[in-house]
Amino acid sequence: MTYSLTPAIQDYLEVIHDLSKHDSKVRITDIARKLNVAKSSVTEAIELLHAKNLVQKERYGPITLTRNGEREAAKLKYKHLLISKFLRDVLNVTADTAEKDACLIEHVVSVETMLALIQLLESKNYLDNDIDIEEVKILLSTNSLSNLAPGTKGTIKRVEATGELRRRLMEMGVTSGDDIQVKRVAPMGDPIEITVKGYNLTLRKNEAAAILIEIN
Amino acid sequence: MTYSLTPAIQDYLEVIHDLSKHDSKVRITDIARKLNVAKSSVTEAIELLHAKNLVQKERYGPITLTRNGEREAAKLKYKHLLISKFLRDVLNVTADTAEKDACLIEHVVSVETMLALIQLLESKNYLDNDIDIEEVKILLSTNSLSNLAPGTKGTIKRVEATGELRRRLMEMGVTSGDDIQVKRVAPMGDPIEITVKGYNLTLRKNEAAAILIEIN
DNA sequence: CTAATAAGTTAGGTTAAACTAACAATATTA
DNA sequence: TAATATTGTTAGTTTAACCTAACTTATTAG
Ligand SMILES: [Mn+2]
Ligand SMILES: [Mn+2]
Ligand SMILES: [Mn+2]
Ligand SMILES: [Mn+2]
Repeated sequence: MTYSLTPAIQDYLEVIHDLSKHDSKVRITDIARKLNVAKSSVTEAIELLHAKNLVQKERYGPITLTRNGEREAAKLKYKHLLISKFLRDVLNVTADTAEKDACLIEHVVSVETMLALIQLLESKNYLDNDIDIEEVKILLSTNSLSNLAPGTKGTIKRVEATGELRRRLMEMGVTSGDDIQVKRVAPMGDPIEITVKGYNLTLRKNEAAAILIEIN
Repeated sequence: MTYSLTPAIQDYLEVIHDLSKHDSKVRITDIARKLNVAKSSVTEAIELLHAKNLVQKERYGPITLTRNGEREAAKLKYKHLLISKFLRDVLNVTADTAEKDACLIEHVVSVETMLALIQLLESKNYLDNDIDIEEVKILLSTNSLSNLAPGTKGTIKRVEATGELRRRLMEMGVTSGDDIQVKRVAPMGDPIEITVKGYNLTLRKNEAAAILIEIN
């Protein structure tokens, strides 16, 4: 398992996300057409996304994003949208160029720059009111604990769990604001060993998936 | 021959340019250290740059940029500089992040966006007076005729030749403002067949290198 | 002026992301 | 329901960009 997504793979995620807004079932062929690649290339990419737990799919079946895939796709969508908006509204670049540039820059720009860009757009009142920009900031600056590499240090920003799972995590002492370090990750990403408040914990993947970390 | 440079290859060019400012001889080892890659990777990249007529080098000898390599490197240098300046001065991003982001964005940003960015920096008086920004605009929006793909259409922006060569080109009817189309390019990029003012011309590589085209 | 050190090259691999061509499974439609 | 069309997979290649290990050529220091 690698812990970062290449630009090419990110574009697959983005397209799947887009397609699933409109059509109920996302199919290999649709993705191939949208990205202008061969079907076989899509099959391969989907296998990779599946291995990273970003999509769900069985043989010959349709593709759906996992919780994690949804999150990563949403990050990309917002980066794209915000960069494109900046290019159009601040730099006055043509819509077509803005789209193309945004879809390339989104893969290489840092979180720090994205947050600064949001600040600029906010200060000029260029942001639509229908997006919760505070939520977007958190989305962009956090990662699910379930896809962090061993050794990563960070701070718990939020525990996105309810009911039994939330209670269990609270009991273990997993709370917002705590410093955390990923100790070890088993081959398939399950279980994950972490350190919080000096204690060593072992989490299942679904537990880790609910914990949002701000890497530092 | 391919007609575009990948981000990786562009970074090699940029580093060679940088190193040749300070040291008189640019060596494989220096480039390897700067880019954090193995010497053998540099050897390979240099071969590629040589095939594209961007660097000059003989076995075990030092590396120098060709006229064309110099031009491409300068483009990159200015893109880097301007994007980095924007990130620091307009977005107030830290110097370190600005450097890193600039060195990634420079490879994917369009000319249109770069020109718009320059306009923004100009309007805010953020540009140093020691750079001739009008020259930079021309640099960024043109390509040497010697590295355009067959089929490319454009306009002659400038003929950077003096003496005999200039006279010869003028005689053939190659003048600024003319529309041009690249018809055929021989295997090693020499000679190049073009159409200007309805006439078919055949140019040697060194002649074509002096002609700057704005692609349209 | 040799011997050690440094620099550069070559050979052989690996990984990601494409591709084409051939085939298998599923859906559609007559 | 059988034939046809569409969709998805598999196998085998290709290209770019890296790598390590082994080797060759140049440089430098005694
Ligand atoms: Mn993209
Ligand atoms: Mn995009
Ligand atoms: Mn760069
Ligand atoms: Mn750079």
